[in-house]
Amino acid sequence: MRGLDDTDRDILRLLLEDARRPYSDIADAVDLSAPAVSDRVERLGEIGLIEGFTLDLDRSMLREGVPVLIELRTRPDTGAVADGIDEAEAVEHVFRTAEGTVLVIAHVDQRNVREFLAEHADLATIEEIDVRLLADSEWTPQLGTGELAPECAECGNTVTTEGETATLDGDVYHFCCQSCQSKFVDRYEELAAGVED
Amino acid sequence: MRGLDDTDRDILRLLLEDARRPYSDIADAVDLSAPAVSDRVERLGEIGLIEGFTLDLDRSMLREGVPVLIELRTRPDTGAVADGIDEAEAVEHVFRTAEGTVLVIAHVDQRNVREFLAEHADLATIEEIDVRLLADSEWTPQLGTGELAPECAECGNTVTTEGETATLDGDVYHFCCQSCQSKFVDRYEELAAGVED
DNA sequence: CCTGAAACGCCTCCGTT
DNA sequence: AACGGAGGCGTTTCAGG
Repeated sequence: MRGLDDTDRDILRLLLEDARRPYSDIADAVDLSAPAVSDRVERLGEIGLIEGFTLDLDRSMLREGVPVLIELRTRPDTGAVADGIDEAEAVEHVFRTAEGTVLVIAHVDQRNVREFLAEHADLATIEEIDVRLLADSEWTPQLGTGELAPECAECGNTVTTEGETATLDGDVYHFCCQSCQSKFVDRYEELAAGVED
Repeated sequence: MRGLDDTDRDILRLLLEDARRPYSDIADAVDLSAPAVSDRVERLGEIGLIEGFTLDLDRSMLREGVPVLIELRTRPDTGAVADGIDEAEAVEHVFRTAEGTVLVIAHVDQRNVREFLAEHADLATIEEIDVRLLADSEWTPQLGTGELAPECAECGNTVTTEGETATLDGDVYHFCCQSCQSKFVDRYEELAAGVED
């Protein structure tokens, strides 16, 4: 495993601006060959930094109900509530704060928020609901000067430049060291063997 | 001007999933030819619905400070404050509610939020600041069954399926009817003539 | 507004350094 | 890791309905 270098960051920045830009153009810009860019983009996808290529839409042009901000205070069951709501259509963002508030950005009929919530979450776990109309929202896709910081799948530590990787059933896992990797893989294989019995 | 039809929505949905998907693949899926898909995508870009092609990144893998939610209550000067903050690096989202609260999702050092704000907004206009750590955030790019709803550049009404379009200095404007269009264009040309004098 | 053919350009696989 | 060439697609332009 390698960290992000300046070339990776340049490639990301260029793709952030236009994800359909030809790799050969990017190659010129970062002084590399097109195959090299292709390889790097693939690697950035494999490690999970690039989750995909998508569109930046002007959602204000789509009238799918009123944009609202829903703020929920839940009993300490936040994760499940947040996940359930994220499944719903018309939901664009779900933010979960450290102290247990869930913020939802969605397009719904404001008078039906309660109904909407009832369909996707257990109302009993929700202590407080606050709904506000959104006047405006901006999204700024950009890249800081950040370093790459995946977590070790075994011990949770930050994986540095010299970590290990394993692919199990198509999923990629990162490890801070060889021992964490073998420990994890052994346990995984034991589990897989158990299923077959 | 045409509204969105089902084919447009299918194309958008496919591109949201993978913006680098070949137009020929999309063409197969929606039963059209590749050039027709290309034309439609271009049109969706021209009317401003597609703002661009971009990446979906796992920002938790980039350590650029701590993800925080900043909530601001401002004197009724919300727009300027929101715009100023959106300029800042490390800011991902700015939401503005109807009643004047600004919500900012950013990666900053939590102890320096005040400093951070001072650099990008006039502190005198901010009455209240609330900062919360973010534990988790989900983004689900999706499309409702929404119709296309641009506004008439002249009167502000919603432009229906039979509106007009004009291109002035490379920018595309939409109008609900011919009279709005000619009114706008005349005024524009008068203005342009004034500048030359 | 669409199709179909054809020209052009882009991506990726491979052998090599 | 990256380059360069070659093959195979993908995109776009153009003529025609």
